[in-house]
Amino acid sequence: MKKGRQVTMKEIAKKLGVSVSTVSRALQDSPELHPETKRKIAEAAKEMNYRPNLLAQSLRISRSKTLGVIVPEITSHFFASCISGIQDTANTRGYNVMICQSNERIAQEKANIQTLVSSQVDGLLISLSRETNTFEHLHELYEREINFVLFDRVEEEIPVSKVTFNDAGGAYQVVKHLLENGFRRIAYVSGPEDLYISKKRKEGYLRALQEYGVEIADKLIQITDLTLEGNLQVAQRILQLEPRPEAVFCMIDPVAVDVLTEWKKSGIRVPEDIALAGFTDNPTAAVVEPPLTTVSQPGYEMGKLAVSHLLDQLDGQASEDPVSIVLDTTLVIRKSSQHLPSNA
Amino acid sequence: MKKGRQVTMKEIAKKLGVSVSTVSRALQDSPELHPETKRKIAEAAKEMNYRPNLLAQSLRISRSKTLGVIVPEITSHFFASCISGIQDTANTRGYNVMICQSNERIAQEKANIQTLVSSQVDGLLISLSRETNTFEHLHELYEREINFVLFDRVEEEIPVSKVTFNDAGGAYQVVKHLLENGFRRIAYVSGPEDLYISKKRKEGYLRALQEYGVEIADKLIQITDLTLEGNLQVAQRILQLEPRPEAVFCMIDPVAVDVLTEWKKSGIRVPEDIALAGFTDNPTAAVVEPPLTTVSQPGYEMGKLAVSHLLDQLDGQASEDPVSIVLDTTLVIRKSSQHLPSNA
DNA sequence: TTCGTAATTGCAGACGATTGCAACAGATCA
DNA sequence: TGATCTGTTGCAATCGTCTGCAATTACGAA
Repeated sequence: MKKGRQVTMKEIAKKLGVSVSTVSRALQDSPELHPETKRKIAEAAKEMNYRPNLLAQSLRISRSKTLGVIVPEITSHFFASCISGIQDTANTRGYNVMICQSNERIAQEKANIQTLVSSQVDGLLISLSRETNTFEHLHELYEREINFVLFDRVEEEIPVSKVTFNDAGGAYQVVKHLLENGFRRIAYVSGPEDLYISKKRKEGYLRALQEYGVEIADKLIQITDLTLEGNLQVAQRILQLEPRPEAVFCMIDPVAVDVLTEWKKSGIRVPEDIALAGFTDNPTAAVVEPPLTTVSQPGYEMGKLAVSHLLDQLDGQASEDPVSIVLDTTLVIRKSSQHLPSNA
Repeated sequence: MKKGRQVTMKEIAKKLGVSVSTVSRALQDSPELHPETKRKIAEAAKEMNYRPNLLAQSLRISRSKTLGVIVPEITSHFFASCISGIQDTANTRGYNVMICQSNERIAQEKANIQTLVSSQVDGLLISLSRETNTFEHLHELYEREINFVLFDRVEEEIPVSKVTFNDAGGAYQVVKHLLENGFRRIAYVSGPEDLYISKKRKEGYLRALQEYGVEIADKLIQITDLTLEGNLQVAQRILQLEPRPEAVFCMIDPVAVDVLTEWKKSGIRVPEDIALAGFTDNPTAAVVEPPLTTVSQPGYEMGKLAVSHLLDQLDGQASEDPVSIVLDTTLVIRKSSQHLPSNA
């Protein structure tokens, strides 16, 4: 293994026959140093390729200028966008970012928190795993007075700032769009019921139906475990409902894409036989055939906002009181919902 | 701003009236301590919620147990997969990971390297940006004896270990597949010509044509700047070629998807009018209509391998001599290439 | 010549954890 | 009784950087 030893101030000091403190002050361009001394030190530092040791600096000032991020999955395009927004904003404000993924498991989520806390991050940005249904680990963070912000997958009981999308509103938008197109028997394909977004999007679905005076049928709410098999089963179950739904709203795009694929195999045409809509506006939504009507939620913006708020808190620019930032979604109408039902 | 001060060994020591060194030894379960003392300290540490300060540990042993990763873009599914593989493997081997994105810009890439080096990472995993055509920053890393491994987007002149796909081989596979289906006028849509993958995939393309005794025509090699506009222009340019190509191989899937979309608008049918193939096997490739024939390159595996090799080097388990690891790709045949040309 | 003052620079301690060595107590043996 | 040993604990230095305070020098003024 290579040594890779870094040049330190001590070495510069020795080479120039001055003290370490003088070197430190010179590199900070302190006004109380003799200009000539500063010049020589700056020159030597450059020549020797000196780079400050952030570890030592952080230890000294007890601030690492590093943030921790925990997301369920990096490979999800939505979370990747969030991370990208977090990164860009954090970097421009002088912070580094350590990213972890929980792989949708609460045990991993807890382990990630431990690691990041030990690494002395100045704050955390967390999006909860699917498995997370107990919250002691978050309460512990709160009690230890470690700054953190929840985003997208949040738990409302925790008294910290949260950044979410108007999930209920987005679902309402898309279901209303289906209703306006004349569809009445509209099914909702939900993820596991204890998921935050399952609940919120169901709220919007129900509200739209009620507003249009459409009776709510339990059979029209189908639950998938979000695995490929689960999604395909739901696709088949929907086809077997009597009478068959005229339109289906899936909680997230990947479910809609799986359902669409399965229906195609069975010879069902979208939107002619059944209309379909999703949520998230993944890149796939635009390129499937037919293109999928969905609700766009800008992950990059969410990341930016979440990290900005966290940094404002750290800098004391934001109040300590938790706030809830709710981002609006945009309905994206594509072909998959664009067909008048036969009874229209 | 909240304090968030962590409990230190000093505080445990004060509470129990022992010295800091005793606390340190107790928490390491040192055999030379009195069992009762150890018990009391362990108890207090647990009660006070003590967590070791990784910064201090790292400073002392001059090893941060942290790796740096630089990718062009996190939101690309392929790189997200690589990161995921890197993360999982690094974590199981006791390392943390700091991720940066260069956003395809060399200036950002250099800045990322500086930050990560200052952060005292034990090693780096780098995939070069599109803009990167000079390599002083990498040579500097090498001369400073900082361990790093290049993956996917590499520069062959740098004497460090590299992990790549058999890009030429993959391109050869897919072009050979087109040739076997009877296509002869096969176009290649390349990215900027100085890109590593542009060159390598062209190699495979040319080799397959030569092997089948097909004349190579310059007009059949089209260059896109990989922007949406560039891709659409190439799509149109191909349609205007006389005679029109029978099949098109695009350097990466996103280009193929853009081309496909543009052709659909012009009423061109794939594969009936022109066959199409891509490279990467992005999630979109499977869901476009028609599904896209492509070459699958497992990013997760690449990440795993790259980080394993780097850690082996760090641990002294691998030789210091650079190695070149080449991963095989898999041809994924889908509908977009499945049509016999009219002259077959 | 002596003093005061300003301009430079160095010393030492701190951040938190670790570790070689010294110190101390009690026990054992001669 | 004194020497030696063993078991247990503390001291002090270290990693690299920063900073309050002290020290040193030079210079001009009285």
